[in-house]
Amino acid sequence: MESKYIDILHAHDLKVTAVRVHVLQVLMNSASAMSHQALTAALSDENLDKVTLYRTLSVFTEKGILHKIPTEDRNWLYAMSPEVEAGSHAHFVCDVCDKVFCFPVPHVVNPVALPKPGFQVTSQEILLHGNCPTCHE
Amino acid sequence: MESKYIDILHAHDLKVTAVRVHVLQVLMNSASAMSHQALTAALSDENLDKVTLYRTLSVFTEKGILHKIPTEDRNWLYAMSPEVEAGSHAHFVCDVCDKVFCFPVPHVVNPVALPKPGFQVTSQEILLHGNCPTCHE
DNA sequence: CAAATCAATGCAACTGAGTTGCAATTAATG
DNA sequence: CATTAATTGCAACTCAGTTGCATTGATTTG
Repeated sequence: MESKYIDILHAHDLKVTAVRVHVLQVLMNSASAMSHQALTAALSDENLDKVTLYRTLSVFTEKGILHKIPTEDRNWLYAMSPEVEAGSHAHFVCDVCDKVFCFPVPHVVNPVALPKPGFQVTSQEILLHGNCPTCHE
Repeated sequence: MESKYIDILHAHDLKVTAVRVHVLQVLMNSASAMSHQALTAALSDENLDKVTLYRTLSVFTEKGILHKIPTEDRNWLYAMSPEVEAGSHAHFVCDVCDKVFCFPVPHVVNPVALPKPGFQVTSQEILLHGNCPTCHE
């Protein structure tokens, strides 16, 4: 029994456990980034300890499988890391439903803003606000 | 006795109190954005209650005097709002000292990235990483 | 396949940033 | 100055996230 979830875990020297596979399953099938709370809800069938989920997310983040996005209201959203680290990585926040979506940005994007002299820019992140397809009015 | 701090408070229908003036003083003279913790340290001389500072920051933010910036390590930094809301507003995070600096970005900046169709972009934020002048190597 | 090993899990107790309620204080106003 | 309404400070609380530890379970090896 081989799945892409198990492959990912193997590739990062992580033991294959039910919790880890399910977390990957949920996140890889989610269009938007998810919070600890949202993941708890999505995994409510199994009786999953909150600590285990915290530790799972933190291990995945350390290994680079996930990246975490700090939000306005001071918690974290988790999303799969872009496989190819080509160019920048943009986040889109829907102002209606507050969901966060990730976009690989074509490397074409030129350094957006060069601040005052003395500041050396090594990377840039882009945060877009607006309406997601579901919340189009 | 008229100062620019008092003017700002008047302009936003806020009573002039020692705490508020001092918070404005510290933030307007700081090159980088500051956390609640950093402000507490900077204002340590007066015996300032943490709740009062939380409330001061929150009132200032609601009034638009300050804006708050969520950071990687999940707390908030506060900085004066750009007076003129012309164009975007960029944040520069120093990867060495973790300080955050604000830059008004000339409105010229064209929509950086247009994601998949169906997503309607209304505004964009830009986050730059690199070395600040002090941490140049 | 069974035993050994070491990491992952679950539980309970803890931590600490941020909040709430309320009484005491203080700024604005006439 | 006296009045009024907002601000402050204190104490108690909340709750997301963490820590310690005993138990469980996945992997490895013979």
